[in-house]
Amino acid sequence: MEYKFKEIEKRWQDYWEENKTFRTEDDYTRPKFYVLDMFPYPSGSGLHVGHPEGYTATDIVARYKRMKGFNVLHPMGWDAFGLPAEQYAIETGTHPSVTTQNNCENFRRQIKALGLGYDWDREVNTTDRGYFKWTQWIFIRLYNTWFDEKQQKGRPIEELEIPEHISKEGKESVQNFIADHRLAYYDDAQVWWCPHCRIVCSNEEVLNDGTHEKCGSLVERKNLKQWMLRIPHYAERLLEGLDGLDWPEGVKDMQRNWIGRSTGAEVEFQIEGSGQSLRIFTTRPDTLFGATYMVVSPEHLLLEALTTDDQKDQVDKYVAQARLKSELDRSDLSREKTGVFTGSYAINPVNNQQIPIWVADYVLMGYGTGAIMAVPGHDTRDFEFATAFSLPILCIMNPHGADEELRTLVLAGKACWTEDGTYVNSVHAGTGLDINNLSKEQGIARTIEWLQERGLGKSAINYKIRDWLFSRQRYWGEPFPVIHWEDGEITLLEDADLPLELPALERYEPGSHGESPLANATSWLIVNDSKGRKGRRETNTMPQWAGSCWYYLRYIDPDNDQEPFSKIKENYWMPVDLYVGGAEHAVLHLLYSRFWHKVLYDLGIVSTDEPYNKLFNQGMILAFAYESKTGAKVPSDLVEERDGSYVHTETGEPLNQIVAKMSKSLKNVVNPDDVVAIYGADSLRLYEMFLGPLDAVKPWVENGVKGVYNFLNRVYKFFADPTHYFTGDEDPEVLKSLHGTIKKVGGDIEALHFNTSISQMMIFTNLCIKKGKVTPETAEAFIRVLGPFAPHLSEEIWQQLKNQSSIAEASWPIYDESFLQEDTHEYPVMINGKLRFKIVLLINLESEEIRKQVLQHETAVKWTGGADPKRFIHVPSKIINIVV
RNA sequence: GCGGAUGUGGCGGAAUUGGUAGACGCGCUAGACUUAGGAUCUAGUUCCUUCGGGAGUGUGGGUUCGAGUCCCUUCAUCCGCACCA
Repeated sequence: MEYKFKEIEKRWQDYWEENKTFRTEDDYTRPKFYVLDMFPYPSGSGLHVGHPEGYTATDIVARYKRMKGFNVLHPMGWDAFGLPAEQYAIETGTHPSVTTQNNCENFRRQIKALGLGYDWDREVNTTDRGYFKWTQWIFIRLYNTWFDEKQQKGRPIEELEIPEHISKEGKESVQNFIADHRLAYYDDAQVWWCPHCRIVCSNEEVLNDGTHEKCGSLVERKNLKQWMLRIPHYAERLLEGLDGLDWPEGVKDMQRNWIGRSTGAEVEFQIEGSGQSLRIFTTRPDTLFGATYMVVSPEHLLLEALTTDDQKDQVDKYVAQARLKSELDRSDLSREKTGVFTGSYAINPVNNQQIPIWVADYVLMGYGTGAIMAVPGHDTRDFEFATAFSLPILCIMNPHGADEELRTLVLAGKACWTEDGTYVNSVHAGTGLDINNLSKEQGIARTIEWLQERGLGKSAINYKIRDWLFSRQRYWGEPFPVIHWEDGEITLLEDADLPLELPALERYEPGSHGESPLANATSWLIVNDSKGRKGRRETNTMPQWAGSCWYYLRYIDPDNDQEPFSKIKENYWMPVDLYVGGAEHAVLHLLYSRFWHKVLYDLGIVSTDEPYNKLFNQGMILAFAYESKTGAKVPSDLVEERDGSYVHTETGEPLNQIVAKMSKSLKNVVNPDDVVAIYGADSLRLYEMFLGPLDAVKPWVENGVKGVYNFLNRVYKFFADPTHYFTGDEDPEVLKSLHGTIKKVGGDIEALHFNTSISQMMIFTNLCIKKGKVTPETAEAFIRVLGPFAPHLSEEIWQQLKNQSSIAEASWPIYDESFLQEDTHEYPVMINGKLRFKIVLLINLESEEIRKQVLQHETAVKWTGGADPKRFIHVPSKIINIVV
């Protein structure tokens, strides 16, 4: 009765493949459940143990839901455009599609070896012409859509009303006006350029220290013509949509933070001695009385006009330095404030005070208006700057809750107070504004009202999110269905001309100055229209995010060549009920695809406003690593264990065991293929789930696999052996445990608590082994519960129990609550809050009778001395507590 | 600095509404079976103990008959964002 997992797993994987056990039909009469994994980039190194974690979790849910009668969609595919294949092509000349195909095959083989029940007839690949045709089709939709602010809705570009003064100016103005409203537009953009990869990076791909996240080189600023998507138009919708989603709070917050909404006001400051004004954004218009100077960013358009002749040299020098700094010293963390006086003054509208205008790089051009009013009394950055350059500091807020020493300093303008307080110095007879004695909310409201009455400002909302840079100077991506004509006109291909495929190339190197390799494909590149006009195809390609923005929709109808997906099918399957993947996509992929989805929704192409109903992030799987006392990392193959501590094999130096990310340099990477070879796929699946809560970060412990392997062995040896069966009435204890297990495991799967459901199955198995014999009915029910977790082993035993069809098609057993009810309960009895003894009592006993029986117990008498206790607490079916 | 999360045995981790802290597994200890075992099975395993008990869920306090769970305080670790006006 040996557990031959290799044989068993091979047999059932072949069976599933031949019988298409996991094929999903579009049966609209049944309730649907769409469970989705974040599809992988098929890298050359294959799966790591992190992949099967999420995949196993969704597989268990999918199998369980199927057994519960749902029509389940559980597909897999490949996010296959991307740099590594292109890099490999540059090095070897191998076409990326060849590399991609090989990698996909390897991934598919590995995934099938884990017994994951995907419907392979629905496999998608973002690099297939039948797939990216529709990615291009969606791009055309984005191009032909504008966002109606009033309706908060994307609308077809034909419905955009052209204002009269624009149409009067002629065709070109009209075209420009339309272009300014399209969700996709082509324009000069200052972009991040990675000189190493020779590629443009999106803001999201540049790390804090100014390096490219992919290669670690410092990026540079560069001006290039680029495709951009106006995602900020959807900021409000993307923000609102989050509220109704069953997502981890952390992910929602990250998205909110990324969108970065803040409310406040825009205020115009007149520049003294010029007709111009300087506009600023502030979240605290109520602190206008405390604005003692202004600052513009070094890139501000008005800077030149503001700079007086006297200050020109200094300002020019500063701006040049700032530019250099933004390219080289971004990692410089010493945040000392620098800046230069422009020579100009503005008038503070609330008190007609003359205040100096400075230029400083702590003001960012990319946020708000690129200019600020500085309130050094109540803003730490402004305070720092004012102190450094001896600018006046005015307190307008008497601090709440500050000690007297601090209060005195704040009132004297010698310390900064950023919390709430009572307004002081916030009235001016000349301008008529008085907010003294108002609350913060009233102060803000009153000031905005005052500004609006005088046309000096208005309430405003600002977002951090910026237009999405949507093109890359790369070969291995979706080509844009775009032609740039010699007269400057831009046209998009007709739907009927899609897909636009990539040309064959000899060489895949990008140009050194931002030219895509596609620029070398002359015969592909140049086009002529019927009138002989010459045009050039767009040579940029779309970023890798494009394909993953909508893949969940293609699974619904993967072979459709008439439309991206059928409307009826989409209506049935959407939204995704459960989406599982890593937290690294918390912002980018999830925000981008929500954006696309909302546009498609506005255009009536999809039926839901949001794509993913419930999102779950699996925690990363780490591994043990070793470091010396100095913190130097030591590869695992140079470590040995002696008497419970770890030492360096060569030097004998004592080492500490730490937990770290798996990495080649630490030699602690676990390959799922190796685990499958030693313990089998069911053991790997079970261990990945038993390791800990799905969302927790947890280390891989080799010995733990043995634990679950042992469990499966015990299951096999017990349930696959007919001598362990008897016919007749099942032991009540087994029956109770079985029904408890069915209930517990079902509930745990719904809650994604797989670790505790495995514990429960272990408890049940241990009981059965202890009892020695069970009925076949008990075995059948238990094996169905185990099925989603260890499908190969379960199929094997299921078949031995004389079942003809796959266990995947069996129904989930129904538990009977009556087996779970007890007529007696073993009460823990606590005396003064400490457990002293236990007593078995009938559940339906009168409370007087319970009191009597408990107090008669010898241990109770010992503590009470026979006297009546002060209190006697009886919680039915829970606990008894006696206070003496 | 801001936001999110997490602190429980030697280790991974359990503990619906406050109600037996340490389930389940690893490891360890002892025993059985074995030529042998890093196989399998059985028993034990939070710590201290004068064997009556006592202490115990990062720290300190509070509410309660009763707190890992609720409230306040504080420390540590991880993740994300960060000169965002």
